[in-house]
Amino acid sequence: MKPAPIRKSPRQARSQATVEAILTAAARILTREGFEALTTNRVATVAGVSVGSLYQYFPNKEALVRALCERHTHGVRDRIRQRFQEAWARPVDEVARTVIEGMVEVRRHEPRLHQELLRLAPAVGGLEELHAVEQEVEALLAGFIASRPGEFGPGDPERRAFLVCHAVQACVHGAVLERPAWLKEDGFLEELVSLVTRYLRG
Amino acid sequence: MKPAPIRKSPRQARSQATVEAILTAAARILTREGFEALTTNRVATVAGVSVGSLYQYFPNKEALVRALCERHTHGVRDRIRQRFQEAWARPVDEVARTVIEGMVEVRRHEPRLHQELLRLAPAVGGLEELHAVEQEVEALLAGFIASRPGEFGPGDPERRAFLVCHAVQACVHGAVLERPAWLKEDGFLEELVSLVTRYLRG
DNA sequence: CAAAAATGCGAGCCTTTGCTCAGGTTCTCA
DNA sequence: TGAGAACCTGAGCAAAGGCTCGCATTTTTG
Repeated sequence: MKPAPIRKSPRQARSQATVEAILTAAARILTREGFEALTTNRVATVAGVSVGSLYQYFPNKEALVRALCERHTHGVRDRIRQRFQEAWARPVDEVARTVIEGMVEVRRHEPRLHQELLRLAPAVGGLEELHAVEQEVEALLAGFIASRPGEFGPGDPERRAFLVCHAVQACVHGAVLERPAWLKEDGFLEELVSLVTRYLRG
Repeated sequence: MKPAPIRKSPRQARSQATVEAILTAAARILTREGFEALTTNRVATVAGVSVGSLYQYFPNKEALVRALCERHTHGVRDRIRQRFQEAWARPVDEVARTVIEGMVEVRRHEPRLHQELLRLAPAVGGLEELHAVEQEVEALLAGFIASRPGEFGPGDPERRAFLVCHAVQACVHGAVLERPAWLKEDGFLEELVSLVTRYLRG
């Protein structure tokens, strides 16, 4: 059970390669042509496979897109988790810097794919997965805030984590799309870090 | 030239009502059923009009959606503009509170329509309009920051305005969709205000 | 009150697209 | 090695949806 083919599990190496090719082709189409171009026939063609093969592993288009969503979402989650762990015990500004760097990295990697998947998610039941990841990150940050009661000001840690997560994510997202040049200078990152630390420290 | 019908301008009151009905029906479908349900035939039916009439004022579906985008975007812009003006000379935290209240108001008004239009915009050339509004708001805020050099810390006003705008917008957006209960208590708004003021004052 | 202009109608054409199915090829395993 | 399982193929079906076109109705104009 690799990507989430409800219909049939690929057993031989050959078929696993097929599934892989299909998913890759779908991703390529999304990033190169946008989601209006994502037809099952086109995916099959780009993957170098026939439509029939596609429908052997994905019961319908929705399942294919959902699989793509999950794969991408999980990748993001794992990277953020890791960044958090590696900085957990350090000073606040370093934690902020590390995690924000992780988010920039995540966003800069295939921004168009990310964008198009966000548009597709609601039509495909991919929002729950995404919200779950967001909430995991928020919970992580809330735990971090709660674990340093002296250092941070008062206020519900959950709510504060919510604000910080959404703020940072939006700023990074916006910068990737609208001000890519800013991401190359360090000043932007530092400005975001100070936004977070000033708020948390009060 | 009321909503942007490239094809023909409605001259009689009757036809203006038709255009109005079409736009309203489209909005209703978007908020009630989502954008996959937005077919031109359905819009016409819901509007109590025939498809032919629809195509008399909108050259194609894209134009219809674009008109809807513009109408909505301009509404948002006007409200934010107004909020800004009415608070311009007051203390920072009051300005922040006023403008943020405006954004909450804007988002709470037809959140689903807003959401679906955001998904449609890229496919319809509606992003430029939207970015233009965002940039106007950013410029407004940048001007505000630049006009009080002593009160705020250093740093490029444009960049700081960018961060504040995106942060606030995302937090409000997220709250509307994921934590609607928080919007009813005052604490959330105050928390957002302090996020902004702490950052700006340094 | 015509004639002309503006508006409205909706059956149906035509393209697109998700998906099936009947039949072939490759692989596994006893 | 041969039989059965796994895998692949792609022409084409059926549904959906954007849009047209010939004609009817209403409003304006002279």
